Amino acid sequence: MAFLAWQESLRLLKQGTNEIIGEEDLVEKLKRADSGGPPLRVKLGLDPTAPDIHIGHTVPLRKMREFQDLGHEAYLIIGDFTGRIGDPSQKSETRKQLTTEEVMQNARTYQEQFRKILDPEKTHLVFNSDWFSKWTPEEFLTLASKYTVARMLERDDFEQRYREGKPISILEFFYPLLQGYDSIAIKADVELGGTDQKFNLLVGRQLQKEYGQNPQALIMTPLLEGTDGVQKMSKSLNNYIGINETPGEIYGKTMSISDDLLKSYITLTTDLRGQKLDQYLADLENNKIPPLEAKKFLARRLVEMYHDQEAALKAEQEFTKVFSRGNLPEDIPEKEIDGEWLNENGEIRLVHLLSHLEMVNSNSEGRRLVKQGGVYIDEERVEDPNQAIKPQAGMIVRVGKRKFSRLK
RNA sequence: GGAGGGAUGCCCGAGUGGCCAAAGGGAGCAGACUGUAAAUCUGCCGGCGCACGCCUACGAAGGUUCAAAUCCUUCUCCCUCCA
Repeated sequence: MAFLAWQESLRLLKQGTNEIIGEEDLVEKLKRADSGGPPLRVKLGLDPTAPDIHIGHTVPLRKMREFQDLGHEAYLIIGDFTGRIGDPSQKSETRKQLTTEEVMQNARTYQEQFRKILDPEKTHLVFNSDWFSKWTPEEFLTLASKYTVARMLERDDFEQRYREGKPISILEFFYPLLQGYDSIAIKADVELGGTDQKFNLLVGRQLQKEYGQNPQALIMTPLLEGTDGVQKMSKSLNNYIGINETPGEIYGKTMSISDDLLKSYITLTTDLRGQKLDQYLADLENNKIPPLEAKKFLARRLVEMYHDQEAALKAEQEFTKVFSRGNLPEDIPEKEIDGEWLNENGEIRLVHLLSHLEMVNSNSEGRRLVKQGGVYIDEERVEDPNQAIKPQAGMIVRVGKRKFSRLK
């Protein structure tokens, strides 16, 4: 395909980014591609431990897609080599060691999910064990010799931990080096990553120079806040919206984000680009578009992107029905009541009903919820946790706003 | 090898013999309100056949004490400094 004029490409690529390092290099590379050179090789490193992609991951992936749409090639690097070793420090997010099978399994699920975002024709999935597992100790030492401790300590995170007397393992020093070497292995022209990857990306750039390659340009995308609006989106914090989730989940979780998050979500996670995006943000700013409407738009868009339009409409209708109007949802999971749980009168105490239906995690929790007025049977609030209930087919038990069960 | 410091509930972080199931914040949950699962406000936020009863709990195992997250011993892991 024909490349866009490089100026135009550059403008597009810069949108929604946080920082670009080596912009001159990027311009050079774009120009070269523009005048008939080979497409750029754009690198993105992936964590081999997280098989579920959430919309936070999609931020750099979407940027990658833009590159692809401009005719360039994506190189996704799975850091399986480092993943197999495991990271001994960073207690906060203890990385566990992965077996080869696990890595392969994760890679497969990745690939399925990528199809929703990237152009498979222009996507190369690469494992860094391909080269590192063949390395001799000497080669590792050579790599290590290219960098100094002082430069390593330039990284905020290291510097801070060093100052505070927190542990930094030598292995952690190797991570940026190895990740940086990946750029050399695939001859990357550009590397994408979140702002938290800045240091690692820079190491890649510097190492490329050491090894006599053209340094890659770095494009850093902002980190997406999680649905809690406090921490960055991550699976372990359970504040994420996964692209494999059901339309209802995606829609609902989106509606639950704080209004303050709207702008960043719209710019970073939707395919609204260029002038349209600028216009939309402006309208949002001066209240031409009320936040509620914007959030519905966002929620609909996200469902459309990862499912389809029909699903989006349905999700919206469901949402309005259940949460705005307080009606019962379309699909209520059916649950069976085991006869053993009932007493001789065919009754069961409310708290036990709730825990048997797995609608609460413990009897105590059930008790609390009932006392707080969060439990309803056939849409009628029940107030006594010990109340005897005679289960009947079709009876609807509701806990809070979101949990429903229909008895068989 | 030596000296010192630390490990607390989902996370951060107080607490140095009883008033501690453990302050405070965050997250989460419920309710009210709002035609948002937003914001705000209120409450909850170990378990148990549960209105002040019992059990489990402050890195692990023992011990002292009427009484321990808090004192002692050993152990595990971590950090700092000296060498």
